[in-house]
Amino acid sequence: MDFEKLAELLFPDIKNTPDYYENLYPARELPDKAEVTRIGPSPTGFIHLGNLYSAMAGERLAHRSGGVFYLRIEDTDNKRKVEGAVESVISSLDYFNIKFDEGAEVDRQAGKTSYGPFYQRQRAEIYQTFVKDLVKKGLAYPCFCSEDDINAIREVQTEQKLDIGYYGKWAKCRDLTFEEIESRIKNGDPYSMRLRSAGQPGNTIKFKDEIMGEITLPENIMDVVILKSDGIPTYHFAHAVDDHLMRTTTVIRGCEWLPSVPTHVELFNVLGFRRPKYAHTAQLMKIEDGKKRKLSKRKDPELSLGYYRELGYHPEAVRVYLLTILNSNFEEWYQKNQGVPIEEFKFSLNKMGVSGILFDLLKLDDISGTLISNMEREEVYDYFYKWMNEYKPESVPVYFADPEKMGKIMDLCMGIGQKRRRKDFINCIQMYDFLSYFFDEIFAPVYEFEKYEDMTAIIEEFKNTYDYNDDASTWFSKLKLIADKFGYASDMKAYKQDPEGYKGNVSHVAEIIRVALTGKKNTPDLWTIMQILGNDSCMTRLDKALSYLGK
RNA sequence: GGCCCGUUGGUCAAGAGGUUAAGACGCUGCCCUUUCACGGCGGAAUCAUGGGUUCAAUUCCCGUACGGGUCACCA
Repeated sequence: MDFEKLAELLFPDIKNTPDYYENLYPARELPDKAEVTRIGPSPTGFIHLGNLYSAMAGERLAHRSGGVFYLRIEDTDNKRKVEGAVESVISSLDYFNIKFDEGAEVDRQAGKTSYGPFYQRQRAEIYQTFVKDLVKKGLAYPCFCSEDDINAIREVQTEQKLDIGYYGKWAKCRDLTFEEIESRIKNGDPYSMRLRSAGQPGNTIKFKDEIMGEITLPENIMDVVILKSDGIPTYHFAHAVDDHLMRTTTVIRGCEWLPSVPTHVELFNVLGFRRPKYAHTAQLMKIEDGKKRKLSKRKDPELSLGYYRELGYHPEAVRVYLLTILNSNFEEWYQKNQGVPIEEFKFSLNKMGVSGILFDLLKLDDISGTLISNMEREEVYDYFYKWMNEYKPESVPVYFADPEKMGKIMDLCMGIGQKRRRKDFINCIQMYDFLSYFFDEIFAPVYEFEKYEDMTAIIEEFKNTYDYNDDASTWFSKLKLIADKFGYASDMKAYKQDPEGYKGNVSHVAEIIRVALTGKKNTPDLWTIMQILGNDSCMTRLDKALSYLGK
């Protein structure tokens, strides 16, 4: 067979040679140990936490080493394309502060070499150039098998318990004659391009994964499709060509790709490319019915990044959480280096876990609460304000009618000006709910009353003795008086020595008043809350509680 | 089913041939306390399983179980 002739028949319009692209995209001029990494989402939906997990690893690796992190849109699958997905990916990455240096939608600054285009569909000619070259070398061939043909092969293979796939004697199109090919092409028959694999059954390949360690896998023996019938490459081929031409040094991707490494290795070999390092990341899991399972885009809203955005988790909290599951030594570092930008943490791939990680929302909440409690009030205010405008615009006039009031509320809930900060805030939706009792317009308490004796009388007594002008200590003294009057211990120590001797203690009395005023058992300092609410509002609320209890 | 990866408290996990098997979240007890918090000090709770190798194994090897991934002209 004259492969040169075949190559011209197959790709008459391709005039360039691989050398042209090798020169067009020269090796990057970067410091010695600089890593070039990328995130390659396919625009088939929305970017999710797993993507972000890998993206952060790549971003950290690149930027820690003085390298480059870029975004490549892997849009080779036209059928599954989703409108707006690219925008959503970019906006999500931006929201979570994952900065890339090159890639789709990023203007290549003057003087900077561009390794684009970064949309794979726009690189069709590049891939075809390399395929044409493979054809010339007898390493790739056209395949006219239809989906039905492939299915038929699979059926027989399944029945005979053989390896499933297009290989060896099953590769029917492997040895078509030039004449056959020519006539079928003239006939307009669709065809894909396949790799002529040189792999042998029984052989294995060894490689070192940066996360998983040494791995042995069977050598690839499949004549995999490298160019689909629409002339667009499959993931495998695009990966080899792009990561080589874009000079990626480390490929970070989910471990679902591990089994296809042999295919990729053969592709790199056959193309004469040097292989990048591989780092396959663990999967994010969730627990359901007592069983761990992979988080699924479909079933698990917590996988979507939009979920955290809608709930108003501060992006930094999500980053910190991700980093703590990304690198086991991060958490300790983070605690010891309060206030130090997390970018300074020495991230490393070999500290990444290898088995599936169960996503822990509770831990996220803890991280988030701590993070917010350490922020400046203005920052929290602005952050909450922005979120409210986006997700609860109808409530903005209520919450932010009086910025000064909101400022006071925030100071109170964050413990600003106190010896210690509070951790009342976790995310915006929770803040939205948590703060609702501060506003008469929307105050609709679901009273969290416990059963205590004389509640009605205590509230009445409190109402009768309350004076808005009392300072905090006077206010509390009165509370103690009420406690004594109704047989509740005003002195905690006394109460503890003889709990049976009392109906309760001051904290119970305070709780009754607290619930009466706010509906909730957990609120910051009550005296301050009453100062913020104002006398009239407090009185109205006490009456409301009384009538509730009277029922 | 074939191939691959994995399994340390409820969760994230450190760890090494000999340790009282770190730490964090959660749970919980106590202390502090002018209420709620915050904070401090404790506690319960873990090496999947069976065989080897070894003076010694949770750590190394083999099997089993369980979990996960993958076997497309999807990525």
